[in-house]
Amino acid sequence: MSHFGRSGPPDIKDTYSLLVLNITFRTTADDLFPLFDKYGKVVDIFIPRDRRTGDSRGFAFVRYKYAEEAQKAVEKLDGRNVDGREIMVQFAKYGPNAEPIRKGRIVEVHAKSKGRSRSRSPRPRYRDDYRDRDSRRRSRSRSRGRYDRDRYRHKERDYHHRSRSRSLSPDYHRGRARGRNDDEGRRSRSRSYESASPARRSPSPKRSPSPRKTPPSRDGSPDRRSQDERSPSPRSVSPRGRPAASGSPSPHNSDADE
DNA sequence: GTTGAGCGTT
Repeated sequence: MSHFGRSGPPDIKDTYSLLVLNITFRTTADDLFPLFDKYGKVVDIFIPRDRRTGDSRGFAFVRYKYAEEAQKAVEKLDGRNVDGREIMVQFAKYGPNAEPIRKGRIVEVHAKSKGRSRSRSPRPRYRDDYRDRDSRRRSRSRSRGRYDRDRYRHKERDYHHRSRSRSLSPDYHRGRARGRNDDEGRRSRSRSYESASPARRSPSPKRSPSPRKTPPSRDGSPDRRSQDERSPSPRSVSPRGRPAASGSPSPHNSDADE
C-alpha cells in the first residue's frame, strides 16, 4: 500500500523525476516502487491516470532523491521487462521538477558526448531518432486517440465547414440551374451532406433499426425532461398500487394485472 | 475485455 500521489507531491524541491514509459496499463506505482527503490531512494511515484475511467495511461513518474541514483535506475531499469512489457526509463524533460535535472546535469561526467551512458540499452530505440510528430501521430492508442481527435475536432470541423461552403457554392448554382428536378436536387444535397460529415452521424445506429425501443416523447421533448427532473416520479405517485385504480373502468383487469 | 505514443497530481 503506497500513498504515492494521494496527497500530492511531497517535496519536489530536491527530487529528480524519471519518466517510465512503455509500462503495462496494469502496472501500478506499487509495482514500480520496489523496482526503482532497489536502485535508489525513491521519494515518490506518480502514475497519471484517466479521471473518467481511472485507467493508467501507460507511463509513470518516479522521483528519486539523488540524481546519481536516478541515472543508475535509468540504466538499469531502462529496457527491463515489467509485467511482460519492456519499460523505458528516462529523465523527465517536462515537469515541475525538471529544472533540478538540468541544473544537476547528472551525466556527462564520464558519458561520451555521443549519447547518454545507456550501455544497458538492449534495443535501439528508433523513437529517439524518429521523434517526428508524424511518427507518433500515425499510430495512436485508442483511448488517447479519442481525446486527441476530439481536441482537433474544431480544426477539422472548421476545415470541413469551409470546404463545404465552397463546395456548396457551385453545387447550389448547378442545382438551381437544373431547377426542373427539385426532388433530385434535394436528394443530391442530402447525399452531399451525409458524405460531408460521416463522423458526425448520430452515434446511435441501434436507434435506427429499433425506433420502437426509444420513445419519441423523450427524444424531442426537452421540456418534458425538465419536468421529469423536477418530478422524478410523476407516475410513481403510488408505487404500491396504481393511481388509476380509482379511475380504472376495468375492475376485472385489475385482477389479472396484479 | 481491447490499445502502445508520450511527459505528471494535492
